Order: sequence, then C-alpha cells, then structure tokens
Amino acid sequence: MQLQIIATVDAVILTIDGGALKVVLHERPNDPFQGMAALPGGYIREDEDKNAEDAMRRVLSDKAGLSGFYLEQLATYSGPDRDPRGWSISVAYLALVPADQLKIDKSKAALFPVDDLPALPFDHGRILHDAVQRLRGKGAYSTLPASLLSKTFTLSEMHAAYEVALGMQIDASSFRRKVLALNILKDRAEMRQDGNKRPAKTYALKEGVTTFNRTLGAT
Amino acid sequence: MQLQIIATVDAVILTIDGGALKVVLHERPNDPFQGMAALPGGYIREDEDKNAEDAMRRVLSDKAGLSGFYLEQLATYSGPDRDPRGWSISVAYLALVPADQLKIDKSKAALFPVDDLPALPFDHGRILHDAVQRLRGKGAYSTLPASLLSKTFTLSEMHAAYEVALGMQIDASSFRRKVLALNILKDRAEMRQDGNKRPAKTYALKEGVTTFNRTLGAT
DNA sequence: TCAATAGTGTCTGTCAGACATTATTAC
DNA sequence: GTAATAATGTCTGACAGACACTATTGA
Repeated sequence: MQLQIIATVDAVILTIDGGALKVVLHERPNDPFQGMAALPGGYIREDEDKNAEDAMRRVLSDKAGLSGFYLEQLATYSGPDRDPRGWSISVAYLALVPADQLKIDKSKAALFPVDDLPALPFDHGRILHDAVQRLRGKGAYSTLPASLLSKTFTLSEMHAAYEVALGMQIDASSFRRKVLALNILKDRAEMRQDGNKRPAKTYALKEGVTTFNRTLGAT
Repeated sequence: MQLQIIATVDAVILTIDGGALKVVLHERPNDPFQGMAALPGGYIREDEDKNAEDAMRRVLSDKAGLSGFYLEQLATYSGPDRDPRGWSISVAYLALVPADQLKIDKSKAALFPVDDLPALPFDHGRILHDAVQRLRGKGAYSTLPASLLSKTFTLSEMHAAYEVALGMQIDASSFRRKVLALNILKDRAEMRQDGNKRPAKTYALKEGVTTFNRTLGAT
C-alpha cells in the first residue's frame, strides 16, 4: 500500500530590505529545475531529524548559516505532480529574519521583493503566496512583524516594520498608543538613530511572538 | 538517504451536540493501539490520492460516510516516536460538521466532549488541542463556527454556536448587530423553532467561510 | 535658525457591552 | 392573560483615526 514517498521541507524566509518585504531564493544546485531560483529546502532525514521542524532548522543552518530566528509551520503541500521525481510531500515553514542577520552567499542566493518575483519551480509560487498571506493576516494582531527586527528597536522602526509586513500605512500615533497599552515591550536605554536627529527610546519584546485581540493596523 | 516513511492523515471532526463541543473518536480496529479511541485517520495512498486533502476526504467518506462538510488543513506532525511503527508524518485536518449530518456507527465511534477526554494514542491529544485552539482563535473573527450549523439557521442558533465554539458568553444584542452589519448572511424565509414561542427568521451564509476584522466575541 | 525625527495631546465618530423595551408566537 | 424566545432601541465608555502640537537632536 505504501510506495516510496518523497518527504521534504521548504522555507519561506522573509526579511525587510530597503523598505520592502523580500524573500530568500536559492539557486537550485541539483537536478529537478537545476539553476532556477527556488525556496531553500531539503529532504527529511529519518535517521537524524527528530521531526520536520528539526529537519527545517538543519537545512537552514547548513544552507544559510541561520539560527535563533523565528520559525513557524506554514502548511503541507503534497501530490504526484508537484515534484517530477514522484509523489511528494513537503512541509513548508515561514521564517522571519532581521536583515542584518542574513548572510547571503551571493553566488548561490539572493533577495527578491515578494511583489516582483521570477517564475518559481514546483508549487513554490503558491507556498510563497500563502506565507505572505500568513504574515499579513496574523501580523495584524500579533508581534510577528517584530521578528523582522533586531532584538532591540525603536517604536519608529517597529512602526515601519509593520507597515512593510502588512503592506499598508498605519497611523503612527495610534500605533504607538496601542503598542504601549498592550504592555508587550520592555524598556531599554537611549540610542540615536541614523546619526543625526532626535534620539529614540529602544525597546525589546517581553516574550516571543504573542497574539492579542486588538489589531495594530488593518481595516 | 530516504528510508521508508509512514505518511498518514488524521481528522479532528468537531460538532456541537447537547450544547457542548464534541469530537468524533473512532475505536482503532487494527494493531497499534487496537481498541483505543483515536482520531479517525488512514494512510495516504500514492496510487489513488491526488494530495493529502484528497486522502483525508477519502478516509472520511469511507469511515464516516461524510461529504460536503468544512475541512481545513490544521498542521503536520512528524517524528520517529509518535507512531510505534516507525518514522511517521501525519497531516492533520480540522473538520466541522453539523450534528444532524453525523451518522455515527455506535459500535465503532462515539462523540466525546472536548473538555472531558479519555487518554489518546499517538500524539492525538496534542492534535486535538491544536484543533480546538484553531477553532477558538480563528472562529472569533470568521464564519468558521457557522460550519457547525445546518445550511440555514436562525440568529439565535448562530449565536449559540459561537458561544459553544468559542467557549465564552457573547452578548446577544451585540452579536446580532455585528453579524448583520458584516453583510455575510442572506435572508431566507420564516421558520419556527423548538415548537412554540416566537418564530425566527432564517439565514444562510452568502459564501463559504469568510474572515473579517471585527471580532464576534472575544476580549 | 532650520530640518528631521520622536513623542504627546486632543477632537470626533464609531462601535463595543449592557440592559431596557417591544414583538410574536403557543398555551 | 403568561411564558418564552425574537428582535430593536438606547445609553455610556472605550478607542480608533486624524492631525495639531511640542521635544530633542545635528548642522
């Protein structure tokens, strides 16, 4: 009843770069669609991976040197046609990484704006679409977009991250008021931005990604 | 690199029965944990299933005679220990079914209140917990809980379904106001409830499950 | 002084929960 | 009439967006 099945993991790594939401695409080194830009991924290794998320972290560590970033399961895609090698099942993950933590080997990978993408192999276009949807949907009422920032950040940076992540403008005054009222941030010290201009307070998330009822933008 | 992997699907079938949220558990007919109550599930068959959701629908049709209900992918669970047969991967689904559409063969399956469950095999306890979380979370700002009702329903029934699905009390007046303002329902005809008492208007969802920004209960 | 960003204050309309009130049925 | 549920109306406080205003820096 049970034939050979291809079990893989794929990552949608999103980051903010140059004021735009971008995704990391790897140039495929091996056979199916060799040379094409695609989501980074790899096989699940039953002999060493404790589960799919473990496999995903291993792949991201090996391929991109990433660790300590935000990772959540997105969805699972399967079928006989999505991979030319045969019936396959792929567990896709959403990874959010601050731009300064991304060390991209430019000969192998590059950042692409999510609203201006090349054609993608497999069903990676669909997966990427779902990932952005997840960020936009869940981001409005959670601290998800803050995962795109360094550990400490100013409210202006946080505000900008939400605007980029959610793809909409958000009133700065309301944003500050709501964020502070939610009591999800801990105070830090002073820190000056960009060089000149008035310095801004810095904050950090009290806990990891949390969800709340109020929305921080969206209508 | 790729050993034999066990690929399955599992369903958390939720319904409202006797004013409580309940789940369908099957008595396992075969070997691992034979005789225990567990989530209904089965193997993915690469030769006949177009994808995991297809497999899930086949299993639910075969085991429970279900069709035409709401089904969404929940998450995927994997690892070497969750199934004694070996490294397994299971795509779990959340199914919402109106009670009157559930035809349960009492010798094989039964309804259990989600807050009073027996011990479950595999990681089914975790899966079930995640499913209820999904319903409670997404249900507050979507028409998900309406999938627990027949195609046509009164506002009182819808209100009651939301209270059970979300596990909280919701002000009836606010609920009506909000639901009607969202413009997600189409009018039907009259219909009397329970027998006596004032008859109520009936409604149906305009579209399938939709999401909105306002919440229909929750704070 | 100006320019630029950080941060506060205030106004107004919308909408939530709460709860009172009316409507419609069976008996 | 009463009992029970369906449906509407009204009041009040909370909070959103909008936007004016002040604060703090470098040059």
